[in-house]
Amino acid sequence: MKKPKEGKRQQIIAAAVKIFSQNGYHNTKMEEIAAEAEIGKGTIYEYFSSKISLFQSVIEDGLKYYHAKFDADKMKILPFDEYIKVLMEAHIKFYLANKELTRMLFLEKEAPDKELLEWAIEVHSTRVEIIKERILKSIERREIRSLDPSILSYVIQATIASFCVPIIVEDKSLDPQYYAERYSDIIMNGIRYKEAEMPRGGGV
Amino acid sequence: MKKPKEGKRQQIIAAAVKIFSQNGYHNTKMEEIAAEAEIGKGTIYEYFSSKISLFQSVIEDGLKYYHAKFDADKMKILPFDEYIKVLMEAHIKFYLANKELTRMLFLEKEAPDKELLEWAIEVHSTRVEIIKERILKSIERREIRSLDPSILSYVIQATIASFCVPIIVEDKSLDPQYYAERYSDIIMNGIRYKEAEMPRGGGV
Amino acid sequence: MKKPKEGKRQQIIAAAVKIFSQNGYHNTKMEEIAAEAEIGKGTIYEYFSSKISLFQSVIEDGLKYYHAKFDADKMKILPFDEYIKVLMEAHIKFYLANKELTRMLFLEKEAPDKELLEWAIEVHSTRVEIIKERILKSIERREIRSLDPSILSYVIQATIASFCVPIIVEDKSLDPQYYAERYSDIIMNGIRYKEAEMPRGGGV
Amino acid sequence: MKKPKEGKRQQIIAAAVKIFSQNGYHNTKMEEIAAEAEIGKGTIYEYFSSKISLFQSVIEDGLKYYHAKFDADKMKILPFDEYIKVLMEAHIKFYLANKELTRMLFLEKEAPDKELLEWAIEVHSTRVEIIKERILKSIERREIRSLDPSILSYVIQATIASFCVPIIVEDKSLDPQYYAERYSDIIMNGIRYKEAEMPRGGGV
DNA sequence: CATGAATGAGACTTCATTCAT
DNA sequence: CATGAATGAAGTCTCATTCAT
Repeated sequence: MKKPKEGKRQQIIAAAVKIFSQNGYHNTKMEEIAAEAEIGKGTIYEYFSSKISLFQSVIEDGLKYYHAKFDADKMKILPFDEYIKVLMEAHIKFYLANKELTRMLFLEKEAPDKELLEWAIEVHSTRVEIIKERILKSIERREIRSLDPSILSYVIQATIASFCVPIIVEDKSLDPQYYAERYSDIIMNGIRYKEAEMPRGGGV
Repeated sequence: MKKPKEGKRQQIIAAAVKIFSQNGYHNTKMEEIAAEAEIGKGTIYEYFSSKISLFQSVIEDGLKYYHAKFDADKMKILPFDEYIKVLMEAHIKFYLANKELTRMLFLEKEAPDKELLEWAIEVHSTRVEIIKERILKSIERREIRSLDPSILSYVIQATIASFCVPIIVEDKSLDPQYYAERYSDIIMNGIRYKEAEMPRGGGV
Repeated sequence: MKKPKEGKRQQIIAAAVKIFSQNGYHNTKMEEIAAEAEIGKGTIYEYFSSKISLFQSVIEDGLKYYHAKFDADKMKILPFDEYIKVLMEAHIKFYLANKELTRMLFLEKEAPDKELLEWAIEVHSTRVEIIKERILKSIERREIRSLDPSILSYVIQATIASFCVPIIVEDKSLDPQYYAERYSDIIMNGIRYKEAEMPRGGGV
Repeated sequence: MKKPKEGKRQQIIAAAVKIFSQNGYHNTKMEEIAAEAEIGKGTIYEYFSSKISLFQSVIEDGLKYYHAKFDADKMKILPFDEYIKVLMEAHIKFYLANKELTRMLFLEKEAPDKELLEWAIEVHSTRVEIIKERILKSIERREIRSLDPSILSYVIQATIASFCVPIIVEDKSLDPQYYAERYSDIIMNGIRYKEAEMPRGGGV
């Protein structure tokens, strides 16, 4: 049943994601990961040079997987309101499907060293930048009104992240489509009361 | 000059906030806190029974201070758009004025034990509930349109929190008034382009 | 109510006997003794230079008190069977009247350092020697038959000590006269069954 | 050659007996035991969960070994005078052969916690009870005269224990047979001088 | 004299990492 | 390659002792 080389690396990563996400970096023992992966403690060191290195690999792997899911090209052609709706729906789906990984990425602040923390900040900046560019383009296209792109980028970024809380903390199971529509509606149309308000959202 | 018991407690708390916020719970040694407070290692144990207990006290003290700043009564009379603008502005000011404390509260997820984590979740829930109630009242008053209050509450909560990132991570110095205005404008009016768009910048 | 100089020394000794006998040397904190004596922690150091020194003083004081009770002169004139009966009875009475002190002296083996242990051994040797001399004299006087005095001395010493166990450990309340009579009967007459056995209870 | 798990446990126990018996529980450092066992400090914790747990294991192991030596069945058939002689001889031999263990068991009063102390008392009671039963049977059989069995049991128990003193404290080397005969002679026949006294014991 | 806040040496214990098998 | 017994650096916490008040 023992899988060959690359399989074992993945086996360890999977075990590490589970245990790290449950207990955090410092409360996780190498032995626990080994037990979860059903291998010997020493074997981990055949694949990862240290605990911190394993943690980094887990995060990197996770983000690689995350980014693979959101390869922005197919979204580029969408109009902005569709774009953020799809972005949000995709994120909710991702969070629901990868709770453990999400928990890890979300709690990545418990960064065990400066280097990793800086790297995490950089990753975050990149995401903000990508959204900012899209915003600029959409303003040009008159899809959205002229706004400070930094602020809007933060708002969108934060709103997407806010889905995590009910999912990973309260362990709720959100309906991706419903929530994506509500959220993007708020962002696109605002919340101010309008006299001749039409029945909102729903069936598009 | 010796024996200002309460003074020394605060001295320790202050040192702990600084070191914990810099290094996180697990990377902080009691000795470092003692050095920062310019006292002996053992002295900390005269005031706090353990490292975890010190951490909890620091968080509790911080939140007490935080809540004292946002005693909601004075905000209640404001119309909703003013309400979130003031809320936002106050938070940015607080973040800027208390970077270290904010860093701690924001990273409180690195909770070193389950009990503290649960308590942190509860605190978060309370904040969400308060905003939710305000939302319900504002819908009744037709200040804002009829929306799922949970969702809106999450969005507001998350967005306010998101302004921590540039401040505590990137160490930027945001202009509270400017950002609060932009932010409340987005939330209130949405971002969609409108033909006859008025010059933005809220009703000020 | 504060007593003058010498009174406070005794106050500390009394508190120390109580706490040491309850918890043993290493499980006793100077603070506990201070609390029991209703004085400040630092005050103990006005009268005793260190914890170990206090312990030694307590033992010395206790033994001085013990020896004062057994000033052997008045026993010298007694015949041997009376001598051990009186010795035994006096010891049981002493144990009952001074349970805490007895507990300390009996557990003095938890000697916190070599020096004190050696001194305790010496004290024990002295007691054995005194009994041995009495034995030699009694053999000369044909009160008792010719026996190895060392052995007999150990037997007597150990048996007297053995009555500590029910008193200080099981907290029983022995009848001194009854036990002393039975005990001396055993030592004097042996336990072997004799055909024409006289009703037992010594020659009284 | 590596991995004889049970062997290493014994190695640690042996080292612990030596160091504990020399220095007592509180004056023994885990590092010393490790050094004596020629292993690393952490290795002890692979076999024993804590210092107190190691101490308990040492005592338990020692008593198990002790009781194995005195499985009373073979002694039951002996007449009482033979019984106590054999009992004493066996004990002296055991004490001489296991000085360090004896020192530990004898000083077990330095019990580091209440639980262990209570257990020690119980063990002691059991030993006293066993002797008491033998006494009752011997009185029935008219091997010994009618005596208070509690007192006699204490006397015998104490006498046996008294051998420890010269052996473990003064480090003397007693001749087991000689001393057992002398002691049992005292117990059986008493010490009172008798006119027609026969030359006692000795050369047999 | 009396005090108790402050101190820091020192002990236990954990756990990432190594390496002989 | 795989293992897990062994290791020891490092961190938390205790408590006898000091000394400024």
